[in-house]
Amino acid sequence: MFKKLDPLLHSELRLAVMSVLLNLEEADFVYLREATGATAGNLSVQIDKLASAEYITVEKGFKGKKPQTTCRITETGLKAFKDYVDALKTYL
Amino acid sequence: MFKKLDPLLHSELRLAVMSVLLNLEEADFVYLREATGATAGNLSVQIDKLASAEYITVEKGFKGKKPQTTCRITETGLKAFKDYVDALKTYL
DNA sequence: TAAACAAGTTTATAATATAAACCAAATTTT
DNA sequence: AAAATTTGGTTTATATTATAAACTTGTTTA
Repeated sequence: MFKKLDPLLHSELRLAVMSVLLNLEEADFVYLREATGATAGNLSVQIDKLASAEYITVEKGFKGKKPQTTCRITETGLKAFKDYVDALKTYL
Repeated sequence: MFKKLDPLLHSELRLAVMSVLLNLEEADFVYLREATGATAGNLSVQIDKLASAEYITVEKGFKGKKPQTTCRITETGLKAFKDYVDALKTYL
């Protein structure tokens, strides 16, 4: 009947992050913060969770002298997102 | 950009309950428990929350000698569900 | 009549989300 | 050039949530 919703994606902010990365394939921390309207603290935590599950990769470098964290979606993340959407459809 | 997701609906079990009631306009506790696969305790709590928000009505009666709890979706609930779906679309 | 069952509810616990507080380096202000 | 502010985050504390386990009340069944 109802498919299980991946709890990692069934979260407003993590879903938003994935959604941005789905369309962009690369976005840095500041961009994600502005695009989602999240606080930096919250975003930091949720990025970590997505990275731990390997739904995204996180690359830390510098842009000039400022630190820059770049995120990209992985194949695993893409599949999880698609599965999540499929599961959601059973509810809508 | 991303619309806010109503936290009352952004919950696997509550969404499932609303989904059932959307198609049925009336379902009792046992039916909901079986349709959603939830435990009775969890279902009881989530039904209360939906009822407190007046997304559903709850009517307690008896079927023969057994208690029977009948749930129906309200107009408010219907609107909230539609809004939730609209909001979700901004993420997908 | 005692044990098992049905239909829920209440309570305890674990997990989650989120903001507030913090940190280090760079930049700007005085 | 010191002090204050800003930038780009991270860590920690707290409040909320979800969920299962335990419990209750009444009913069958053995």
